[in-house]
Amino acid sequence: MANTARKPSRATIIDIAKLAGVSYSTVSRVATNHANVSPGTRERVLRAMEQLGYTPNQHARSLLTGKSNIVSVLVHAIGTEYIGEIFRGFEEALAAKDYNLMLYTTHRHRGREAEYVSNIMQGFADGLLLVVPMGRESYLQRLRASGFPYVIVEEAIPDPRDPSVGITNRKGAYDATRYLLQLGHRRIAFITDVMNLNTAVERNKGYCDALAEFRIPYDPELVPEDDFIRPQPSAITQRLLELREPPTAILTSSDPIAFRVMEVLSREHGLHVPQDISVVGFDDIPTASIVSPRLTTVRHPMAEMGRVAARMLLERIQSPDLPPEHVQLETQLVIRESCHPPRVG
Amino acid sequence: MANTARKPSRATIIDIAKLAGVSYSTVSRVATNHANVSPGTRERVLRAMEQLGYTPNQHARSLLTGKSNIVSVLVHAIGTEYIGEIFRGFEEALAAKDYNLMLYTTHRHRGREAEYVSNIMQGFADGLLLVVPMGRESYLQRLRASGFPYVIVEEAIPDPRDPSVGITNRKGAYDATRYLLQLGHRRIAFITDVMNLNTAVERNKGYCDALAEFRIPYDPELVPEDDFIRPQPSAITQRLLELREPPTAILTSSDPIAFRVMEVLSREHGLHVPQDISVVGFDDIPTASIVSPRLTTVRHPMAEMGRVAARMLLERIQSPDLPPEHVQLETQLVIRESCHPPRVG
DNA sequence: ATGAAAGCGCTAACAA
DNA sequence: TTGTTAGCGCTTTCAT
Repeated sequence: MANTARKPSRATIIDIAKLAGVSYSTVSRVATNHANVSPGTRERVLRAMEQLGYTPNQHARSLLTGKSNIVSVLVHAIGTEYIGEIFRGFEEALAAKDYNLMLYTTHRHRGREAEYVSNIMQGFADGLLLVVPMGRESYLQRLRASGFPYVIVEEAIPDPRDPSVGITNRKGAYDATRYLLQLGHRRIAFITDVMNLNTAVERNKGYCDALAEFRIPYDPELVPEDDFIRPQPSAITQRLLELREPPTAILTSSDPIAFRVMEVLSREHGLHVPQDISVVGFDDIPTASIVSPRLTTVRHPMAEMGRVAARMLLERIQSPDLPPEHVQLETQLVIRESCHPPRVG
Repeated sequence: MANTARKPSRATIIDIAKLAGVSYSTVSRVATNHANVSPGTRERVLRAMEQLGYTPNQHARSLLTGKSNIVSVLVHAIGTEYIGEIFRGFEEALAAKDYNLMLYTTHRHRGREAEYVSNIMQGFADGLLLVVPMGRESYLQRLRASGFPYVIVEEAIPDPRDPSVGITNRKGAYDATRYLLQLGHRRIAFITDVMNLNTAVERNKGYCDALAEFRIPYDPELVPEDDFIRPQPSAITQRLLELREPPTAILTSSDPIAFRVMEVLSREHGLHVPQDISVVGFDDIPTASIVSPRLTTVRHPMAEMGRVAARMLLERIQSPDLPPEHVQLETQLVIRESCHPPRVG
C-alpha cells in the first residue's frame, strides 16, 4: 500500500510480451511490421496491444534509430495569410510521410535565429526548413558544414551552396508592370513591403525591365526607396499623389500593402479604384479575391512552394549527400477588378 | 578503408569522458549542472565538450526522464493575425521555460482532430494546447481520463472538467453595443464571423443585454442567423441596408468582418464610415489600428491569453493532479474612428 | 518463426 | 568528489 502514487505508466513492449506469452523481440517485430511472424502469434500480440492500449515509446525508438520524424521550421512570424499558405504546403507534404512539425518563430530578432538554428541542429529534429531567413550569414556556414539537412524557402537570389526554393520574382513584377503599360499607363509607381530585401530587389528589376521595354525612363520619385524598411502606405501614397506628375497606377509588392493603399486612396483622397487609379498587388493571398474591388495581383504559389520545399527536405533527410538544388516556381498574373486604362486628359 | 560512409555521428558522453580522463557519469554531472564536481574536473570536461562539439542527445535524455520539453498545439489554421497573436503568447511563455512547440493544424477537418490528439498523447509531447477546438466530444473524454496535461484556449462556455482560458465575450459585446446606444443609435445590426459557435452565442447575449437595458426590442432582422456558418459580408450588408428601417450602426464579431463590411459600405453603397454609418469590430488585431478609418473595436487580449494558457499547461505538466481551472480575461472597448452618432432625420 | 542478447546515449542511485 | 552500475524502451543482429 505504500507508495501508490505511481504514474499510470504506459504499457511497454515487455508487458505485451508477457500477456501474449512471447518474447519481447517478437512484439517488436509485430510493432514494426517486420516479416517472419506467424499469423497466429501476430494475432495474439495485436490483441494484447489492443487490450493494454500499447503505443511505442517514440523516444526509445528515436534513440535507437537516430530519426524522430520531426522537421523544424524557422520563420519570423506566423500571423499572415502568406505564411499560412506556405505552412499549408508544408503540412501536406509532411503529413503524407508521417512527419511532424516543430515551430520556431523569431519575431525578427536576428540574434535569435542563430541561437534557434543551433538548438535545432542538436535537438529532436531530422531537418530544418528556413522561411525567408534573416541574418543567415551567422549560421548558414555552420549549417552547410554540419551536414544537417535543410532547405531555404522563398530564396530570391539562390546561393549554389544551399538547397532552396523560390519564385520568379522578376518575371512576376515584369508581367504586372507590362500589363499596366499595355493598359496605357505611363506613370506607374512601385511600393514595396517590408520583406526579404533580395525579393524586393528582384521585383524592382522586373518593374524596370518592363519600363525599359516600353522606353519609359525610370523615375526614382515613383519608387520611394526608404520604404524597404518600414512602409507607411498613407504617407507614401500622399507623397506620390503630390508629385507634379502623379502616377495613374500603383504596383505594390504585397497584397496587404495594396489593400492599405486602396483604402487610403479612397478615404483620404476620394479616389476610386480602378476608375481614377489602378492598383496591383503581389502574392494573391486568399483575401485578394474577396476585397472590393477584387484585387488584380501576381499569383505566388505559396502552398506549392511549401509543398516542394518540404518534399525536398524529406529527400535530403533520406539522402544527406544530395547536391544543393534550387527550384523556381512560376508566378502568374491574375487579372481581376482593380485596374483600368488611365483617365484621359 | 572499407565502409567509410559512416555518418559523422556526434560525440557522446563517452567520448568526452575519454578525452577528459574521467568516468562518464562525471561528464553527465557536468552536463546536467549537478553539484559535486571539483572545479578542476569540471573545467577539463567543459573543455573536452567544447573541443568535440558535444551536445547531449535529447532522445536519450527524454527516454530516461520521461520528459521532452515539447508542447503540442492543435489549431485549425495559422494564417490569421488573431492566431498569430495567440501564438506570440504561447511562445513567450514556452521559451521562458525552454519548451518547444509542435504544431498540428487541422484545417477544419473535424476527423483529423481526434486523430491528431491521440497521436499527440502517444508521441513526444509533454502536454497539449487546444486552440478553439472543434468536434471535441470525440476526444475530450479520453483526454480527461488519460491524465495527459492539456489546456483549452478560447473557451466560451467552460466545462468544469477542463482546464481552459477564455475572455469576457458577453461583456465585450455588451460594452460595444452600449457604446453605440449611448451614441444615440437605436437600430444596431450584429454580424457574426465563422467562429466557435459558443463564442458567437455569448457575444450575442451581450448584445441583447445592452439592448434590454435601453429597452430596445430585439429585432431578428438585424441579426442574420445563418451567418454563423459562412459569412458573406457583401450579401448580408446589402440585405441589412434594404430593410425598411436599416441599421445606423453595425457591430461585428471579428475585425476582419468589420473590414469587409466597411469596404462594401463604401464601395457598393457609397456610404462613409463613420459619417453615414458606424461600425465596430471585435478582437483588436494589429491591423485594426492601421486601417482607415481606424477601427473602434473590443480588445481581446490574445497574446495574454496565449501566455496564460501556456503557463497553465506548464504548471499542469509539473503537477498533473492540479484541479481544472478556468481563467477568464477581460475585454476592453477601444474607441477609435469608426463610430459617430447617427445621422439625424 | 522465435528467442536471447547487445546496446542506442544518457541519468541517478549507490559505493567507494 | 568520483566511479560503478543499473536500467529507460526499443530495434536488430545472431542463434536456435
